[in-house]
Amino acid sequence: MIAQTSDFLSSIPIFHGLDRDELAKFGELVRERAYPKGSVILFQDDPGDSLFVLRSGRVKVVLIGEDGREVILGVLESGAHFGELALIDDQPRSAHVIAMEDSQLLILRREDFRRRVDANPSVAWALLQELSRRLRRADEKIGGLVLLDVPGRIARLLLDLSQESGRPAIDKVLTHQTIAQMIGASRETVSRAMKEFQDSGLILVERRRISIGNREGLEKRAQVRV
Amino acid sequence: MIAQTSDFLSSIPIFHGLDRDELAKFGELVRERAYPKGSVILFQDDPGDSLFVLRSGRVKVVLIGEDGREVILGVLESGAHFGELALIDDQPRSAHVIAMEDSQLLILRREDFRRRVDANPSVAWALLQELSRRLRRADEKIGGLVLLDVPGRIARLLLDLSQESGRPAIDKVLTHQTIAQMIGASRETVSRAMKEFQDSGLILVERRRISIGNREGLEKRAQVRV
DNA sequence: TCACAGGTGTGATCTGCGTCACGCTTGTAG
DNA sequence: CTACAAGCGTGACGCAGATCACACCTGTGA
Repeated sequence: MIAQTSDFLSSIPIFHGLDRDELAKFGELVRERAYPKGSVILFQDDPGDSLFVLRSGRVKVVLIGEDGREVILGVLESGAHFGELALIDDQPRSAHVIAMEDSQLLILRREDFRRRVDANPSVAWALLQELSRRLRRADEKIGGLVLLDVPGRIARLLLDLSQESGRPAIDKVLTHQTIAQMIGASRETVSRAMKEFQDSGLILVERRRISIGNREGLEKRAQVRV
Repeated sequence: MIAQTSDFLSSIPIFHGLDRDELAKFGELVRERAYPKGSVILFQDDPGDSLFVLRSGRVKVVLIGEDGREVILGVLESGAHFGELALIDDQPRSAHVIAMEDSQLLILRREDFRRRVDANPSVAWALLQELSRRLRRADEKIGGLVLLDVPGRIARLLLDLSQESGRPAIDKVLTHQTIAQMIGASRETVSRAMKEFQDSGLILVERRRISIGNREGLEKRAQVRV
């Protein structure tokens, strides 16, 4: 069991630099916990002292307005981790994290994490790379929200997702509602735009699976309209 | 001259952990360069191999759409640094950086920077904290763009800026145009909203200086309208 | 002291998209 | 097989805010 856990950990970039012994130590320090679909794993503004690694399932990172509207900052899948920020800067959680499916999580406490980071600079380096990646994405997202119209943002999202999967298709199953919350639009507008994309052959939708029909065309949509 | 430079560096969080010797070494490694107002310090998509520290002046970090519209991701002042991302992950520059005033910059090359980071873990830690801070800000900005209307975003920006200055006033001189580009709105809409704020006593504008007249009121504006 | 550039104030229009209000489809639990 | 919950498609309507088009104001360099 512990062996399995440390194998899993070793597949995660921020733990790559660790040798067998260290991985084993980590394996002993983590707790494992299940969260049913819909449960809140952590609350925005709470003080945080744990790092989470998603072992199975799917979670969303969201901001929620007082009126209840949700903005999805990210959807994470197996192997992803979250909650590091609070460990790094001792600030409260910056967003809610909610299980979109039944999920299994590994939990690591701040002190254990910090000790390991200090002891192994390559972990710090990997973390820096991960934060850089997220920062770039966040800035791109800001640019998209300001410069692109809704179809443009959808096109960009689809291109991103297909790139992520390495194939001209999107693996994640996303409802229109979810897409809408990811790009800051209403479900109805997303429905209409997706219909448009289908009709013009830019994408193919079959049985809850989306594939890119015409990358060129989509990319054009993802440009600023002049 | 070098002594001055290392004194200046020591005032910057990511260099705090360094002792006199190390600071002196850094002081020798940096080049200093002047950029006139309006000049582009670095271009998005260029490969990057330098870290910049702003010694005097003011710069903006911007994304530019093909139609020429600018989105301002941030305005930096003396003591701020930028360009680390490309040093960390070897990716191209994520945005343009343009001098808003005549500015003096210290430039540090990738290899010099990396060596120092590796040699001194506290630098890595400070960097992690800085990136965390930026990531939180970026996520907040995304939330604001989706959840708030234009007056709300302006109110939030003003509150942020006054917090930054530590006083109920804003030191930075910002044109309506600049504010508009920071919050993703048009100059005209910003003008009208600011007028509104003045008329209702939320802010006081006197001679290119803005101060908060009624924090409570502004904060209310910065909430999601139900 | 003129003139010119950069910034602001304000009206008039136009439009993308949010919101409301449905009805239809599909998966799944009883 | 039935019914109920989730998700999707589509029309109608209204409005926040972009855009266009000026007039005005203030600093500063010739």
